[in-house]
Amino acid sequence: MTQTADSISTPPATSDSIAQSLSLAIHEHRIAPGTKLGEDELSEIYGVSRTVVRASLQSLSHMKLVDIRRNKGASVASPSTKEAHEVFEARELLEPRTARSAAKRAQPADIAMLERHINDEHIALEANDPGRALYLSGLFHTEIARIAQQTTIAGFIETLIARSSLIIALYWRRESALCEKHAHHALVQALADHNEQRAEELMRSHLVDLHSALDLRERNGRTLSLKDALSS
Amino acid sequence: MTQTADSISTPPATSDSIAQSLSLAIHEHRIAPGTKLGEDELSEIYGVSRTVVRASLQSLSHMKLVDIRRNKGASVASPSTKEAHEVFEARELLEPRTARSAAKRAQPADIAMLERHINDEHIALEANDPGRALYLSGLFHTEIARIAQQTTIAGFIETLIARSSLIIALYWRRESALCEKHAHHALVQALADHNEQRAEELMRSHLVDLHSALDLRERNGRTLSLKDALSS
DNA sequence: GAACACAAAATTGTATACAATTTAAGTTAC
DNA sequence: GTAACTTAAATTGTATACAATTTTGTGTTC
Repeated sequence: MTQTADSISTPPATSDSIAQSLSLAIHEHRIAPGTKLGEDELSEIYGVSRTVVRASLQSLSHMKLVDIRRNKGASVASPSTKEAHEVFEARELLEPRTARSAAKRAQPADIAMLERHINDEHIALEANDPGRALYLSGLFHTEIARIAQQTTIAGFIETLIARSSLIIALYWRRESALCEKHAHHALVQALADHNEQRAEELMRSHLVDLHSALDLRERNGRTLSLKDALSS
Repeated sequence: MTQTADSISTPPATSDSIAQSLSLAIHEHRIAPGTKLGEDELSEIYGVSRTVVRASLQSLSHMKLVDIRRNKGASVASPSTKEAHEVFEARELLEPRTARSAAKRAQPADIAMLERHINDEHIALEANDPGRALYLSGLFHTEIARIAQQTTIAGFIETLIARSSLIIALYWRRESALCEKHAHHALVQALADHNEQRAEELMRSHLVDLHSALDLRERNGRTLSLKDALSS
């Protein structure tokens, strides 16, 4: 909500910039899962025709961030519990190995950047902007994949992380505080030490922690506020 | 080439059907890497407007099967040696684990389907249609991912296999015969026996074989016939 | 008041029209 | 003959117009 004006400012929005803007908004939980994304609405917001808006939406649908159903239009995806499990299982398969590669290749500049990300995340949390903090937390994982210099796998991880933010929006348990700070710090230390085994193991346990902090029992998704709206 | 008429037949082509048709043609090596894919040309072939053709091309570009460069249009991707390594490294990370899951879950009907695929591949080879055989060989891998019931990972594998067919078109060494038949048969046997460890190991060594059958030394891609055209 | 039928509005799908950019050809100069 | 410049053709990018579908609202009937 803070930077919406940026999105519609002077330089004419391109298909990619719109997709990125929407992706960020979804990632930061400014748009909830299930929200309808009307083409006219978006083309008005971004100041372009529906043609380019459609291209953006199609792009986002390819990474499963939005659902497009024929003649029904686009809405922010709302992954099922099954999908949620799959996404985290995929992350548990990909990311530990990637963290190992990153530990092998990490340069001082990379470590500095990761520490800056952790710091930014902390600042966002203090500023009471949990959405932004979540986004930065995801960026941390994306950066590690980039450091590993495996562009292809990094691309997969990037989409998995984006989808994770939808899953967290739907299934995160309030009870479990997101005290990932220690985990991320320990990971950076392992990367700085080029301790491959430890980096892989830390990443694995970190992801298992995240996965288990979700409430993925059947029919428990905080869906489109059916009962919430009724009680309010 | 055989079924081109199908693509332009009575039911009006949709964006998805065009993407699938092009994907198949690329996979079967009927269209070479680097080939320009003009929008007017395609819209004429499929009998639709450029609007829907563009959607198809964008979809294919998301899975890195075609390159879209702004104001330059779309052409069939031609992956670099670096990209080729990355794709096979990703497969070596994803597919063995997936084969293990498939061994756990394989039903008799699944085994029968895999055997049918192997048979079809054999038939295609005898009919002197190596492109079709290559496609069916890829389908074999895709099916295993499907049997593993990990839709998300299966999606990744699917795109990796499609990209592999481009890589094979560019970097396959003639010398090494593609005698995968034994490998695939042994894999099916392991799946039928629910022998997870063996399935994982067979898949891994099979992929390593494929990877090493590529000639990925620098500047060795059979690119757009610079010298070929000069000598002819 | 509930259920159905029908009409109007809104939304998406596709084609076409026009603008911007690249590519190719042709021309001139050296 | 080659290089550089100019102009014309072709191709892509974007907006708009129209067709098809869904959604919404209204009125009728029971």
